[in-house]
Amino acid sequence: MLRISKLTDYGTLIVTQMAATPAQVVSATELADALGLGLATVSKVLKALGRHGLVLSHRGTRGGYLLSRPPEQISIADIVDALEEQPFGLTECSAGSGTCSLETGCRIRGSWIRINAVVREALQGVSIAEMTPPPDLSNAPSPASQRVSGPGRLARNAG
Amino acid sequence: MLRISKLTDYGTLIVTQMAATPAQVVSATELADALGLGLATVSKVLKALGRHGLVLSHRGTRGGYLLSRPPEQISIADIVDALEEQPFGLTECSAGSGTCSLETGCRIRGSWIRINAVVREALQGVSIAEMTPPPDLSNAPSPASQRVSGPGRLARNAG
DNA sequence: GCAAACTGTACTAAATTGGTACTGTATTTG
DNA sequence: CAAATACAGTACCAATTTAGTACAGTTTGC
Ligand code: FES
Ligand code: FES
Repeated sequence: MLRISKLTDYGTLIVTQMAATPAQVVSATELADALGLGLATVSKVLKALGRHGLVLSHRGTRGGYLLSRPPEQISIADIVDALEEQPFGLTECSAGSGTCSLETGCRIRGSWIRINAVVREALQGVSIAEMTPPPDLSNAPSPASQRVSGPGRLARNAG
Repeated sequence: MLRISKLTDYGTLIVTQMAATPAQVVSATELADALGLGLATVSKVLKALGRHGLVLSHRGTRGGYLLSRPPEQISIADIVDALEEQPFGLTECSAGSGTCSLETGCRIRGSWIRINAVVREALQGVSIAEMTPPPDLSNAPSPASQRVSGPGRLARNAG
């Protein structure tokens, strides 16, 4: 359907939320609460992000997660890579080798690989820092607007 | 998974195949045979392409389909639009309105809409004519290489 | 009238995704 | 050291989406 998965979407939401207070440890519970998502779901996403080095985790009583890099250096493509296990590519054939018996002769495969590259660049060109304006006003509750009732992607939960 | 659906993929394959002999009526059976796909599947794709005006159909004994435009004027985006019923957009929130309760206040939505536009341009910038070299050698069986055993995307069928 | 070929719908099975539960481990705190 | 907190990892089930096919109908050409 040419969509990123919801988990990936949550990833962008979570990282964006974390970018509001960079270099600060936030627990999965806090993030889940702030975004209106289930704790288990948020944990799943954070774990994947951690495996790919986008966030650092800290266990224990006052543990939590924090971004491993400044938001300017985290792109949408990074998050996609972390949360979609399969290799990047709009078609099965162009995502890797071995799937298609006609790889050597097929010419549309080359075209798809080119298309993939352009799409990927688009995702790489957008950083998390660009997703929301920088929090100049440290007092203004900039992410609070997201705390009202949770994102609509969760309409099911919100019932 | 950030993939187009297989049906859409078949669409590109079918239209590319038809572009090899433009302005010529080809039956769904012939296309299915040439590409190693099931007839019902090919019919389903062609019907959708017809509904969106990409191919013209002709019923009856010697009927079939033909491209409604020269291959240069058919883009990958056209095929995606025809075969993915849902509106274009990488995330649910950015594909349309009404899905999310935070639309008005949400700032990452704007970013996603921008990303969508770039991705869409990438798909619009590639025409079917670019997918394979133009058939200068009318004798050379350029599409024949695809007739060997069917695309690997169908490994299940071929197995 | 018969056969070829498209039209349209409906259904079933498979694959993927989404969400959650449960058990384990590390760290802080007192 | 014990208790509480929070991450780690796995495994599982439900919901959704996709893929493929079947079937009954209609149009056209011979
Ligand atoms: S690489 Fe699979 S059909 Fe071209
Ligand atoms: S528009 Fe849905 S979370 Fe932003």
